[in-house]
Amino acid sequence: MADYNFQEIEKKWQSYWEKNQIFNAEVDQTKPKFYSLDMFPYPSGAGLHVGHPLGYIASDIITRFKRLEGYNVLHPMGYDSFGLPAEQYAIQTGQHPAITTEQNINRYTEQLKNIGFAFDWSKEVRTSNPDYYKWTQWIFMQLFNSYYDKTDNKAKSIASLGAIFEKEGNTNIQAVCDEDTPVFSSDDWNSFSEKKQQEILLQYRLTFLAETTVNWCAALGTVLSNDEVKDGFSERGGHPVERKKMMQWSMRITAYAERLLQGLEKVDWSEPIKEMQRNWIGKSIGAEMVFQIKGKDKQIKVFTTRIDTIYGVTYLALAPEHEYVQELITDDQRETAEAYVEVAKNRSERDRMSDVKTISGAFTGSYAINPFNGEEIQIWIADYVLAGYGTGAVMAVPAHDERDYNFARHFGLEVRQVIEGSMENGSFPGKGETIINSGFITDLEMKDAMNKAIAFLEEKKIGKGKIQYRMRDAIFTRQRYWGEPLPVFFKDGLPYLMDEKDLPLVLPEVDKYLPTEDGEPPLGRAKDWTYKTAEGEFPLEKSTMPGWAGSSWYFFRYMDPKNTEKFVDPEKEKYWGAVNLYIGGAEHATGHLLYSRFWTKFLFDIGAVSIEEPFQKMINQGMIQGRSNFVYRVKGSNQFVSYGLKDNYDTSAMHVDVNIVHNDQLNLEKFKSWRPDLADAEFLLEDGKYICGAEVEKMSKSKYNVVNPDDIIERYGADTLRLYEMFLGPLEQFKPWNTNGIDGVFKFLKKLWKLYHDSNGQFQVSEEKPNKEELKTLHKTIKKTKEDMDSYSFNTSVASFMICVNELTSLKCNKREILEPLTILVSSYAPHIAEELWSLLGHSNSIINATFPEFKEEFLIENNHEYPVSINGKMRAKLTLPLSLSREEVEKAALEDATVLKWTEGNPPKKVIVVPGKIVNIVI
RNA sequence: GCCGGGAUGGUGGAAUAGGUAGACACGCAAGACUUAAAAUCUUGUGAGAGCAAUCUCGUGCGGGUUCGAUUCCCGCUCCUGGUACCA
Repeated sequence: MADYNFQEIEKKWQSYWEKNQIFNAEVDQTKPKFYSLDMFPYPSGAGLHVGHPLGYIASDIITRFKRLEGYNVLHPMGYDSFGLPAEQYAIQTGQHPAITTEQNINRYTEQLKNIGFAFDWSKEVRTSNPDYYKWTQWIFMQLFNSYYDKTDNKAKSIASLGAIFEKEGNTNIQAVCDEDTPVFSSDDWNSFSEKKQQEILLQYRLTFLAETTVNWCAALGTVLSNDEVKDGFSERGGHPVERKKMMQWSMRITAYAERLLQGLEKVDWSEPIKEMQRNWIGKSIGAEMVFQIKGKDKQIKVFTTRIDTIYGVTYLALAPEHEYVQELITDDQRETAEAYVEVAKNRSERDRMSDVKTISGAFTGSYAINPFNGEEIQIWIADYVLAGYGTGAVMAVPAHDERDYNFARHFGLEVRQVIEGSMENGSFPGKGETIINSGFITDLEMKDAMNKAIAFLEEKKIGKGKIQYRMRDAIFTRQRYWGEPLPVFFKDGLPYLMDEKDLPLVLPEVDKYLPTEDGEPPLGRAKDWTYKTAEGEFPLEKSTMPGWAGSSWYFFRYMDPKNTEKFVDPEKEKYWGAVNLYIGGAEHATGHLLYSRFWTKFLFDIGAVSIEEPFQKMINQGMIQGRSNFVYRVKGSNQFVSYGLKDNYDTSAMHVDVNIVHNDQLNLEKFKSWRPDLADAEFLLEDGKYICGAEVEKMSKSKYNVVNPDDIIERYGADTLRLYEMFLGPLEQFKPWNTNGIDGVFKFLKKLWKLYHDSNGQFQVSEEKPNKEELKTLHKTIKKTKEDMDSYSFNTSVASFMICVNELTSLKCNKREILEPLTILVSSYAPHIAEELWSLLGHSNSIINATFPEFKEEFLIENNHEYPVSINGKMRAKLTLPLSLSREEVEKAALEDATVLKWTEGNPPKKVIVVPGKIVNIVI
């Protein structure tokens, strides 16, 4: 083979890897393990674009490197294959989503294989596969059968909870449950009907049915997420959306709030991602207390983080959705208050929150009593109070809370200062100053005042200290077809689990993928969607699981994907354990990454897995943006002006397919055949070229800036694509895709190839011993490669390979002792060419089984150093001196240098700084 | 508003226990090879002045610390990601 024939080489080695199962990873107790994971993709119809593989390439490099270091590496890939686009397509075409999904997966797999990833394809999982979702359903069942014990801080079986209720009721048990769970004794419990008992247990289960407010779109027959709703109308179609209460399954993730927060300390993730999770969980420490309503036997419960300002409360504010709102409105306020509630309720939460400046509210006409001073205060309705957080009611302290202040000023309510300080700039939080005008907590500081106030609450039995989390329980059902069915049937209106042996509950066939005429989910169309037991036939749950169900545990299934007995074999799980390196986008910070941690902690609690945190180290790769190219058409003609000349004409810019542009130069022939209307296009060129304009935008079909990796591979090969994506810049950084520099890495591979070949293209390496210079070049590169690998700095590694090859080329070095280690260094990045060279070097085994070369400091030791000599901090001269010289000797040599003498003009310098082995700075 | 990340040549980027700013690559220019093109190779390339040696300026802006600042500190501007009336 004469030239670097990447097409032949890449096909050859890809089939070699597949045939010999080079990347299959099985448990091997004699080797240390490394689990390298990519966030698995949703197989969309558009196929992979050049941005997708960025993270995969990085993890692949690490995978191959760890193999060279002797690790047993698990590096799997699979598909998150339930999802809306396939369902949407099914609704439009009537084609079963499983068929589209299968086609898309095949396309993805083919594209991924073309890039030469070291994936163990035998471990592939697909979340929409019944063999897989059987276990998603199984995990759901375990959650249903568990409650959260706050004393031991872990999930326990619901059966053991029933036993406790039988013995002592629920008065002593510390367990996470619904707010409105009744208190009962053992006698009560034992006298309850089976139905009643089940109802109560449901209030404790980690997955449970509850009424939830959702965005319901009647026209589309489905529930929409917050970002699918715009100003009360559906984003798609513009149909009206109403806030509606619906029975939905939820996951009691809030039970794990504290552990999810604490666990962040143990993982090596970027600080921003951890911070996002912390904010999402939103822990606040405060107190909960009740205010008596004047003239009624009812109380309003509030949560506050500033109980120390209790004497500054001048009104209470309720969310428009608060359950007491209707009965608190007095007749003289009825008209305005009810109108207000009506308007406020129908604004979506998102609308209400994005419109912070408008202050609105209405007085109910009722009063509450502050238990600390017996004062009567007005009860208002205000939409700045959210129904979903805390108790849906706040005690307003205008003097020390900005929102309360704005509200009070707007409606002319009293502002009463209870903390020392100036009110000149409106409200102030005053966390360090002394409390004033506050009865028995006057003169105290915040902390002491809080403790005393809480003691008062507890003594009077009207409140207590409380920790509140912003995070809410996660809704777990979707009124969709293409998702996992829930293994639940209904008897007497209550949910029961199917028998485990009847799993998986397979998705039924339906005639259409739309909701039924009477608004039931698509599964309502299925025939015989019932569960048969000895007692009879019962209807099955018609909703399906959300997208995050399958992705919350897939990293365990990869370890043992074909197991039919268990979701993962405990021995395998113990061996592979937590993911050592997880690479994926930061957009999953509060979704997938939180849910996966939650399920892992739960599975840990029930003894199903050995780890509590699934992802030890995580890197979030930056998105690759599109770089669009433009041509400039002279208005009203078919004439196109090159970028530099466009200002001389009246032109309009037009997107042009980036695939017919190279280095911003338009390929005129391809342009003419791009679209029929351009066949007779004329061009005004500069220097004989048509130069296009460019702009960074999102990569999308409509902007003609999508680059398919297949095209790059066809033209330059997978190794070039891999190197180039890494060479583009730091992994975490957002950057536009731009093929302008791709020739550089392609040339590098050709130069590398040439090192091993003579001028006739014949493979030829020398057995001669390398000299000092050659060894230095090699070991410098070994050192840099290893360091870069440890800091995930892939772009600089590629640069160091280039330097190495450039140096060896000038040294005309083709010695085996240099080239062999070099091949190994490069093999993680450009595996195909490395395998080929490795086999040409006479090895019969895959290069991935080689050993990473050992770095030897001795080859880098220098005798001399080229000292930069600065005058007043500016480099003016260079001086090569032996490193053995003392500080004084260096100074003397520097002062005698001709250039330095010119600057000092013979005068003694004010100061001379010598850092041996580094620099000399002379101050004059 | 709050919390992150960032700003370096024509372009992607490199360099921070403070120590030669611009590695590597693209692009561009000149040259070699060729009938020619492609490919390949050589040289140059931050800006300005100068025939040149060389000098001045230069890492978003304004200050500061230091013998020395892209790097540390203070105050801004712009871009970007997340999040949001959280009581």
